[in-house]
Amino acid sequence: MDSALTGYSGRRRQNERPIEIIDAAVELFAARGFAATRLEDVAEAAGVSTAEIYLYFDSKEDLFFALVREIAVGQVARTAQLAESHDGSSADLLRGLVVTVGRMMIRTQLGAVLKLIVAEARNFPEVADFYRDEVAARGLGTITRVIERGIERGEFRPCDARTVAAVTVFPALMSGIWMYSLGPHELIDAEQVLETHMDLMLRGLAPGAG
Amino acid sequence: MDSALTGYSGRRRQNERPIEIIDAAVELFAARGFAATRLEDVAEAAGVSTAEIYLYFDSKEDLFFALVREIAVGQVARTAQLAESHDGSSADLLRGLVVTVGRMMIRTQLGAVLKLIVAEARNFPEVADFYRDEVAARGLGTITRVIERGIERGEFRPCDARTVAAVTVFPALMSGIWMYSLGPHELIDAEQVLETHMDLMLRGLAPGAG
Amino acid sequence: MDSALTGYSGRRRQNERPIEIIDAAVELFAARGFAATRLEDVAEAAGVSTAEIYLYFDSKEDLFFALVREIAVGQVARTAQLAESHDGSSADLLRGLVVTVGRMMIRTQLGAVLKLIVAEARNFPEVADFYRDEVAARGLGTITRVIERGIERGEFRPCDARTVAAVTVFPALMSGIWMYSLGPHELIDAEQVLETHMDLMLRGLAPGAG
Amino acid sequence: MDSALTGYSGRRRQNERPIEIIDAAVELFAARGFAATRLEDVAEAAGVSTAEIYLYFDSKEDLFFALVREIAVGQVARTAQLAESHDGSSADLLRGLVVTVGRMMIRTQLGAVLKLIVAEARNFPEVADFYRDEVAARGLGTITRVIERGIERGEFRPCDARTVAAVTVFPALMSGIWMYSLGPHELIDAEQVLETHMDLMLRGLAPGAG
DNA sequence: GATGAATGAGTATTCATTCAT
DNA sequence: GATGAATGAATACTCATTCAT
Repeated sequence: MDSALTGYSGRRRQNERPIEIIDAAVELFAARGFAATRLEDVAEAAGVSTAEIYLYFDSKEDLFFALVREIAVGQVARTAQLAESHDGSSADLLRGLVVTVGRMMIRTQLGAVLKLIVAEARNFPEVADFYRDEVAARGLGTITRVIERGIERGEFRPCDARTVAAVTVFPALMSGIWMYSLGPHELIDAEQVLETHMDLMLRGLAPGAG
Repeated sequence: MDSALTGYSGRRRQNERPIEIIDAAVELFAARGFAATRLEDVAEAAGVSTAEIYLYFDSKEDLFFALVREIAVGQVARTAQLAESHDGSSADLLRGLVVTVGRMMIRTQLGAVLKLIVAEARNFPEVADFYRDEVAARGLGTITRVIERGIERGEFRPCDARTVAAVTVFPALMSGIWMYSLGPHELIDAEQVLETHMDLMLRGLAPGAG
Repeated sequence: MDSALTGYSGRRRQNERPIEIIDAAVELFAARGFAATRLEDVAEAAGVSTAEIYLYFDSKEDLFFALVREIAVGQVARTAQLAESHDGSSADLLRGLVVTVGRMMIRTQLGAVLKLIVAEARNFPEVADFYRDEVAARGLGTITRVIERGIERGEFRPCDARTVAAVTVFPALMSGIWMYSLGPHELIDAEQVLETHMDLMLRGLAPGAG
Repeated sequence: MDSALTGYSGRRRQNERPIEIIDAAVELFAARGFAATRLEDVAEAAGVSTAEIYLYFDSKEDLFFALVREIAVGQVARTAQLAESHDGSSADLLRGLVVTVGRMMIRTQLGAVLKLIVAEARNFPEVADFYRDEVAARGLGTITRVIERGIERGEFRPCDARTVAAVTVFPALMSGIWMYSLGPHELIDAEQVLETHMDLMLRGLAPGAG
């Protein structure tokens, strides 16, 4: 996994093909799982021959690793960007951050990818490690810093920032997974859940007579 | 899915073997996914021959359905039981309920099963439907009623009970999935996350000047 | 095959069960072929448990041999009986004999058995040998003698009796096989074919100016 | 059965492999029966890997259907060709036709195929229907027309042409089946049987004082 | 650089056969 | 004597992977 999850592996990226293959693979791996997805289907979805996949990736597993890395890098960058481009109250920042992440989870591939990581983590420990360290930890770190800032400014009551950060994002993550797997359903309105969650959370965080 | 997910399928349950097979299958299916699990490994883990599995289940898929059903029924029953055997304040009841569910998610097979359902939902829509209707909806219903009771008694501020119920349990579910897939790690202390979540949640729900 | 195709194998025949099993097996083996027939189906058709078959027969193959022997013995006896119980003209005798055999082929299990023997002959050379020697040769011998008698009496023109015997019965055999496998159909009226065959045959055999 | 027994199935025939596989399959299926033949053996006999069979045929059953179709088409074409390329007396034509078919039955794969069809007809009704309609009916039609011509020309005595056609070919078919399954043996000289059959038959058909 | 053709290594499923009860 | 339970051995079919062209 070394070459696939860390650093660039020389070959890849010479043209657009690898990207197209990865895009097709994300969809299919996420929907069906790694083992249940046939490379032939990935190839068809990407509009290439099965053999061509092997021009860019050493194996099915290598494609999987490359895919995780590709997605993860983008995701982390986007989240950090979100946090920095703001200067309002910590509450507004936090709400904006989580609601945005939540919406991306629900509406974009993020839910699919998270579901894929979760589904394959036990089969590919390196992927779990990579994702936890490179994506989860960084994302959580970003949220944590926002909360710490809020505490410092007296906007939030004192608390364990990292734990609260987890509490803050878990519903967004769960919403993404839920929507992707069990699907949209009258049972739950994911966006409303996230809004309500932030309402209660921020009220709970507010300094006060509590 | 009729016979496997609903109603009893006649065979099965004559002796302990089916249970043992299901137990083994839950572990392996959850850890590796349905497609990546070899029936031979299930058999070995259950201490039977591969062929014997077919004495009790029509196919690998049938085993999967039976397993979901078996687990789900138990889970629903346990949760409802928890809610009824209590008469303290609604806050205590809610906290007890969620923390208990959360702990089960983290410590027992429940996290594994939820992860399995999530992972295979797109491959087996019947399973997704079954789980959503028979397990998720009922569990959510139980929580919803507790919150409604709290609102009626003036213990909670008025809100959309069902949405709040979802907000309440999502971190517990996510913790289960997280612990099962990405594993215990210094990054997150799941139990502490749940405690903190309930603290903030209940403070946010408390009626007051807000 | 020794014990099954020749002589009695001690065990069998103690009660009616073996007969019932054989009857069921003939039907199924003939219809589906030896390999494609499951012993479980034979057992069910015979109203016994699968394991019970092994009380009377050593193996599936042994059942097959026993079955062939049982049927063959009856068939030979019946044919010889037919030939002896007659004292009219050789033409009438021959016609009666062939038409009777033909009808049995078409209407009773004989077609099924012949089809079964034909189908399995290459898989079980002993069966082919046994059937050729014990059934075919004897049956052909019976017909041959009738023709020889006709020649001696001046009722038939001189010819190679054995070859003519074969010519005489082949359509009857083919009719049986045809009806059993390709089934009754407007294409061919088997009984009429046999009648016409005997008409032409006897006219061809008649001594005369030819 | 649509694609396999009727019409061309798109794939197949791009190179020689499918033909070689079919040739190998005919031999083995005919000798052992469909169920008793392992695809691995077919592959070995054809000099390919088992998996390659699946490049050209969807399943073992599909291979069987394709094989029947391939053989049948050839057989029908050859028989019709025989009948047309003749202008002698109807008796000579009929004799030539039947003896030629008979020899092919005895000496080529035709006996094997007929035996195979007979053996598997009950397991594959579509095959039986196809063979009856596309091969048997056409072949019988060809013979029937020859006899009708003979009757019109006054070479044969009036009779039911179709029934006589069946009478005419049945020994040839039975000879083929017999030789293929019970094998050549002193008991019967198949060629002599066919010659004698035609002698008697034609004498019986001859118009005259009879 | 692309790919059709080819296959080794697997896996779910079946079934004749055994044997403890 | 009868049989339900159990399984070893087989076999159709799949798919990631290779490679000659």
